[in-house]
Amino acid sequence: MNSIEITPRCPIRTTLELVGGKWKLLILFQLTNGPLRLSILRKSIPDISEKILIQELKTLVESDLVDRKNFGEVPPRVEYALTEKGRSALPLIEEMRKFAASYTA
Amino acid sequence: MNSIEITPRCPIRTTLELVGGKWKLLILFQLTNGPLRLSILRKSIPDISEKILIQELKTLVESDLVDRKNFGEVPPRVEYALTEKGRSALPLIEEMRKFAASYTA
DNA sequence: ATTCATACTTACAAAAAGGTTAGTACCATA
DNA sequence: TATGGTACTAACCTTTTTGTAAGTATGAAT
Repeated sequence: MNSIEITPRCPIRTTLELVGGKWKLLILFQLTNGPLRLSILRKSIPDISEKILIQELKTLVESDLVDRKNFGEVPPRVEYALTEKGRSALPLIEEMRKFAASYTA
Repeated sequence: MNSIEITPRCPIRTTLELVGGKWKLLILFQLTNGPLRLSILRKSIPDISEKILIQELKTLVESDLVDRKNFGEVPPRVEYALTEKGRSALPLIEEMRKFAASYTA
């Protein structure tokens, strides 16, 4: 039953590497309802700085959790969207909501 | 549907404060099957240092996710166990397992 | 020529997290 | 008197993460 062994590559650690940290899940969550431009994303997460947002998006793209679409226009227009893999992180967020709710209760 | 608003106290952030970071979920998970002593816990998470382990356990106890039972013996004997609230974090780990599995696939 | 909008970069600084090493306390037993 | 076993602490340091402030590029519109 206790079938996760704590190793350098266990599921918990894999997940933490992909979506751990202060911002990644917040960003993924904002993309739930469809693609968003950087400027919108920034407004929806009020206290993130532009630099950090871009930086986090970059690693999410590298992890194939987020897709970046550059429209090649001027002024620049770029949209970020969840990939399939990104979508598979959403149940995690739902569990966090449940956990936080039961904890607070 | 997109009903989590990103605020200083949204469920995602609450959860991250409680169980975020490199070690807390690993520790909680090790306690799934019952109370463990510090020395055992340490062996089951090979690369954690004693200081960090104690430090993390302390904050988990303060958050009421883990219960600390001191038997008052010499040499010291102390057992750590999940509380009810601690148990409610286990589904989170289960989701992480699923996420990691689908990601790796 | 100047300004505007947007995505992104760079250099730097501060803060948080994580880590190492060497201790302490206690009583039992040798 | 010395040693051993266990949980825990303290001083110090390194690495990682996060933040701030300023600047770049582009072409259209004024």
